[in-house]
Amino acid sequence: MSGSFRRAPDFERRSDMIEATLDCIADLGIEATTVRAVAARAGISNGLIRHHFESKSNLIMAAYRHTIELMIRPALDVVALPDIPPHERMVKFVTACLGGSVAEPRLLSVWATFISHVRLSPRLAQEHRDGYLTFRRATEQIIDEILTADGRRLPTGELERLGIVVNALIDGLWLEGCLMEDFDEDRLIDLCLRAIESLLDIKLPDIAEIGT
Amino acid sequence: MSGSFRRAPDFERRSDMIEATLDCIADLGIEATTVRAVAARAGISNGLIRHHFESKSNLIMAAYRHTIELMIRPALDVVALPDIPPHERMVKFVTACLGGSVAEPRLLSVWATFISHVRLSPRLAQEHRDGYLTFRRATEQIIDEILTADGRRLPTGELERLGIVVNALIDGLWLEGCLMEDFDEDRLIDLCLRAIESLLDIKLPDIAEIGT
DNA sequence: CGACAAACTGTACAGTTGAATAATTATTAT
DNA sequence: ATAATAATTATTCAACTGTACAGTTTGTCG
Repeated sequence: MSGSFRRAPDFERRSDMIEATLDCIADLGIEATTVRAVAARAGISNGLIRHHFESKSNLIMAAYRHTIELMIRPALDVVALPDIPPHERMVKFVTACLGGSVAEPRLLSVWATFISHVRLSPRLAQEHRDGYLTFRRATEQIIDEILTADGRRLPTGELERLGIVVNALIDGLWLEGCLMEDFDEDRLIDLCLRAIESLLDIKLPDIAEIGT
Repeated sequence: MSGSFRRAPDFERRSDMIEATLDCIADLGIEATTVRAVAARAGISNGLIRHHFESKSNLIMAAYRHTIELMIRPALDVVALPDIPPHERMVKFVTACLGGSVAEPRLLSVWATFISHVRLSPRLAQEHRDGYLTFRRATEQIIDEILTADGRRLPTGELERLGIVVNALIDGLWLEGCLMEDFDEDRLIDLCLRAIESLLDIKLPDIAEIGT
């Protein structure tokens, strides 16, 4: 009666389970994301989950870490690009934040699920805080580069202020874009860039002028 | 063995249950928000919930409608204020969006829980969409009043664009403010107002200059 | 080959879930 | 007072939950 199975490398199995977990959260909601539902979606038996993750909550936490990674990785990659004009970097940064896989409603569902639990789990709260601050510092860094290139200097505290504001703008537009599917992705990015031009009093290059 | 009880008016009982539901969602998470947990928090027996709400999902939906109301009511009240200078209205509007009970982390937890389910329930999605559009139109209206008072006219589509952007800014700052408790509420409001000044190229009155 | 470690399955268990229902109680109308 | 009404409780039920664990299968190393 016992079907045959395949022994997968540890990392691969864990990845599969994490993916299946995110699938369940997005498609069924966290309240229906049971060990059995995840196992079924990953094509494994339920017992295997506790073999790789000591408990269900460990699996959920691992899934959250993976989600943060999915969300900020594209943007952080832009920050790490070497030898690129600062204004152009900002355009790519915004594009990475509001476009591609980051902008999918699926991801928003998962993100919202975790955000709703930040108050309940100190571990989750810390994980979120780290991600948020990393992101904000990245934003500040790009802003600083741009203003320096333009030969401008900011009063103390102004850079932080602009970082917070630009960050909020990006977050807000990301939310709206994910929730209202009729928003065109390119339009959203253009909207964001023009707003940033106003906020920082700068001129950014057109998206068309920039290569991939 | 049966304890004595009080017969409450229908509306009062329903309100109690809805409040208890929001308490549970915020303090325990939606996955632990069971009929029994809600009943215990409302100080009633579990059977009573199905007597007032036909099913658990009806209760949850009612709780969501109440949450939307909690979130946008203060801001909509500002929009409805008669005989108030447009610039001042904007200041009050932002204050209503980012301050008071709206800015409490509890509310964010509940909001995030519902947002995470928008993809799963067309009813929920419609409810959200209505609330969002109402909110954005309110924002647009105030912006329009301000620019008109300043004797400026916008090209077609620009008002919508500014509405989306200002809305996103408010949403993003609300998020950050709720999640990072060390953000001072007044500072957040000031930050938002200064950003709106840049975005709309206007001058807003100081908060100090305005009465309650 | 053969044996050994561990990845993997399937089932069992105690506790919990939403829902249904019978029994009880407070309130209102008469 | 008393009967009628419906709000409320308490219990029951089948289905499901996370976890534990005994047993099966697989790949690897000598």
